[in-house]
Amino acid sequence: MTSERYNPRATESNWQSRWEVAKLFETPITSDNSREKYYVLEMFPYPSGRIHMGHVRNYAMGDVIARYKRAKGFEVLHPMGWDAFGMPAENAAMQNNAQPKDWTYENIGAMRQQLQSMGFSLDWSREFATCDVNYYHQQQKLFLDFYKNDLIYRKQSKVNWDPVDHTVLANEQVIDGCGWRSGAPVEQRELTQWFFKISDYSEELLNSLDDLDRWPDKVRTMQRNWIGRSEGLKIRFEFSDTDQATLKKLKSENDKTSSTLEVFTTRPDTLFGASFMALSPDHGLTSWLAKSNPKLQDYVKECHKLGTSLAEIETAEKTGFDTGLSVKHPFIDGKTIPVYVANFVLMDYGTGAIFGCPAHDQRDMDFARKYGLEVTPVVLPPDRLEASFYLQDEAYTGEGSIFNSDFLNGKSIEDAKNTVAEMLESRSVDGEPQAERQINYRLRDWGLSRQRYWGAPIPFIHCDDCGIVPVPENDLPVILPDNVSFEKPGNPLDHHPTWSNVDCPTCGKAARRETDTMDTFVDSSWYFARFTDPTAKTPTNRDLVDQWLPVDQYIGGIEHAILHLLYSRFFTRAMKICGHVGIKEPIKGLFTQGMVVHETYRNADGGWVSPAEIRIDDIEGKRTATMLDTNAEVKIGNIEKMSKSKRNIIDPKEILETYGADTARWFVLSDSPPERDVIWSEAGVEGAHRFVQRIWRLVNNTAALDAEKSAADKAELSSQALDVLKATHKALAKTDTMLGDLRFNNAIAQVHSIVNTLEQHLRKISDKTSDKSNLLQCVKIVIQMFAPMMPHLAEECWQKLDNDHMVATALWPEADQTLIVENDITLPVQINGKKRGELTISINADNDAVSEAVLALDFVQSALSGKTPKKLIVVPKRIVNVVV
RNA sequence: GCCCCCUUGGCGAAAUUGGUAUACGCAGCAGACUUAAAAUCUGUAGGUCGAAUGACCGUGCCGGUUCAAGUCCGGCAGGGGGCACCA
Repeated sequence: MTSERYNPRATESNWQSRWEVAKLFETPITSDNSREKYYVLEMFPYPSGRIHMGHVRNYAMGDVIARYKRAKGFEVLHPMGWDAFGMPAENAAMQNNAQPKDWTYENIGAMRQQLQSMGFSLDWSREFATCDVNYYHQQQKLFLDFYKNDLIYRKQSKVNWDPVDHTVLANEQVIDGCGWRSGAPVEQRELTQWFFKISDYSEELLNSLDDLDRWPDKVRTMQRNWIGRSEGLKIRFEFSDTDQATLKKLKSENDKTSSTLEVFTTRPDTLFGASFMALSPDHGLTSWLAKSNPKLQDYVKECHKLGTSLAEIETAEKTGFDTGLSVKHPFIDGKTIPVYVANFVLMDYGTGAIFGCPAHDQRDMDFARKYGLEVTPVVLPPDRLEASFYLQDEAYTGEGSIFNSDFLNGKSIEDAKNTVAEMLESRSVDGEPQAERQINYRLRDWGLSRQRYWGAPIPFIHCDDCGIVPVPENDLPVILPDNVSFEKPGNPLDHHPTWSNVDCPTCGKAARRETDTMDTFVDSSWYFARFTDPTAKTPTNRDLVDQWLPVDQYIGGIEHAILHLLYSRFFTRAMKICGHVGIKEPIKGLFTQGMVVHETYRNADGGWVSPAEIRIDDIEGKRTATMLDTNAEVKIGNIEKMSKSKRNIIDPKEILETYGADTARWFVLSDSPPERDVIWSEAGVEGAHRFVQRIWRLVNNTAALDAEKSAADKAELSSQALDVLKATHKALAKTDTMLGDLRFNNAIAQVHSIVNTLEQHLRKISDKTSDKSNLLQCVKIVIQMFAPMMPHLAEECWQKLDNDHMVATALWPEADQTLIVENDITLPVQINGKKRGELTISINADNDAVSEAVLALDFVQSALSGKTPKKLIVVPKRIVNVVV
């Protein structure tokens, strides 16, 4: 028996370089259809400078899949790159007086080295960074193609302005009214911006979600909600006759818009409950009216002061301003409805105006109570028999039948909606139908302009005479200047002395480059396509991109459920329109992994303390923490996501140095299911490391048996050895399905279990030659079972058992079905649904034979005490239940 | 407010379609080896009652469907996440 310990530091780098020399993980850039393809991709990292535990977990999962699929005979593509543009590089540049480019490429170098030391089977020959000129050159071509195909436009709009980062943010990047990076409250500004027409694809992006059956439901639900489809009716309300006259004077005699007010509603069935109309403060009509009404002007100003932060919206009171105007009720002759301006009506949803039905909308109810407006219930809840007044201050939004509504009375909500729609559609106001059915989406167009330096330049030129002119394709790439100054706030490209000076490509006169750069989410919206041929002279190589896409398995954090994953889906559609890809959905299988979390610690002053500074003692299950240097008591706090601010970070670098990559990989994959958070604990890592050593001992002790290399004849095995062989094949079959289903924790449990069995067998193994060579075969199978998770240890073990090739190139062993199927089966026997015993019987026994055997069992006989059972349920190969 | 998810031993968790609840691991306890410790190995382990064979209870709580429920249905509680003046 050997006591030699496995030393990961010595072996891991050795195997990494042997894999590299053999180019095992490089997928040739050629069209090869001889084997089934499998594209595994993990969300590429931002090059912050060092990897964190989240990366370790993310890339460990991807690597297990890549290695497993290779072993299964697939042609695997598993590339890596860098999401390298963005604010942090500029911030670092400002602090360290360096250039973002230098900082970024230095970080990439450091992180590449760290990833390589984890032993991930990545194809580094395809590596690129989004800040490589070669990459953003192709992205600029895409941009011009999108422009030609009417997928991009410019417009002046109110934008989310981050006052700290001095840039515009997309709606998706505003979290609780604050910038997603800076955390500063976002301001509203009017700017001319570039937009992608993602909203044209609302319906398409929504419907296709149904087909993404290998995506988590959670992500699909989030995207559905984000797109936010709602069906309703656009209704034109006529102003009362006197108001029409007033409005005509105010606007112009021929302006048709002066006679009607358009609103969007999803509840036309409640039209008889309408008691007010409300305009957005930004509505065109509001502006017209404000011109001659100083009080309204003040009110509008007041509304604009209101911020967009969560707290402000929640506490903000619903207020309104009576315009004095009124509209005619479409179904009640002589009834008019007052028109207000209200602070809660948004201009960029629907028509910017609503009708309020207080009885069936809480917000309208609050408004009506405040301004003393009538509240007419029109939906009778199912449990009410009469139309007695049932509302206090709470709106009723449930099911029911319509009442108080003339010809709609007695109809269901759905019928009433249709009836109202049909009637108003066939009526005409000013030569147009009084209503149209309309579908509205919450999804807005994607504003992509960023007033920052470190991003892909938008390839356009502003000419005083020709307007906005695309940079001719031959003049691409528009390269970012290398030396920029961050002394002034704002966009360094604006302050660059020469960069923006350029001649207009159309007229030749002096003109200016667009200094806005692209949102970094543009960069990450198509990188998966570029990996299929990163050297192509066009954005994609159609042969290769069509061969490899869609990504078969994509893995990343849930935080990208909307932003990156929705943008990528849009981008792929846009690329298809321009002929750069043949598919619409880029990601076939998506997996969102959980976070790596850790306990938090605080000292007596409440300051956060890092795990490296303390000692944990566990006395009879009671855990205490003390400072290493002062022995002061430390309070153990909640388990939270590893973060700098809470100081509960474990640096992968230190774990790698102490335990090696395999231990770290094994630990992050074991115990917790991959979609759930994993709690990092010192005890857990040590446990993983102990298991590494156990395997090493098992392999060494097996090698010491000097067994025959060839497989033993099953007939010559002792019964114990045959049982071990069967157990090994059963474990192999289970591990196989579990790895295929990404249930890494369950696969690991199988490996643990079979290693226990083999260890015990080894301790009392017979002297039979056949038994020894049988054990050797079993150990080899086990090595292959854990090889995707712990590839270095697997190679070392594999070599110890004198294999002449690397385990990384070995094909997955097939489980022998004849060893898995048993002759006998043990069925639990229940009496009245409670397990009272077991029955072991031939697996081929039919239901009658099983029934007969069960009724003959002693405990069944005594339970029956001579009577016949009321019922006897035999579920083949599962269970027997005797109902007495 | 709306939508979605989760809740199983001391802890992380397993239980493929409704069919033996708690596999596997962590921590614990007892023991072996050792001068000792570490390392390693063996045993033990849901709760209550019982000397014991065993009995009863048990998957957040209440109820239902079923021969059979962690799993399905209805209601409730707790925790987490997403969206949010979206008409």
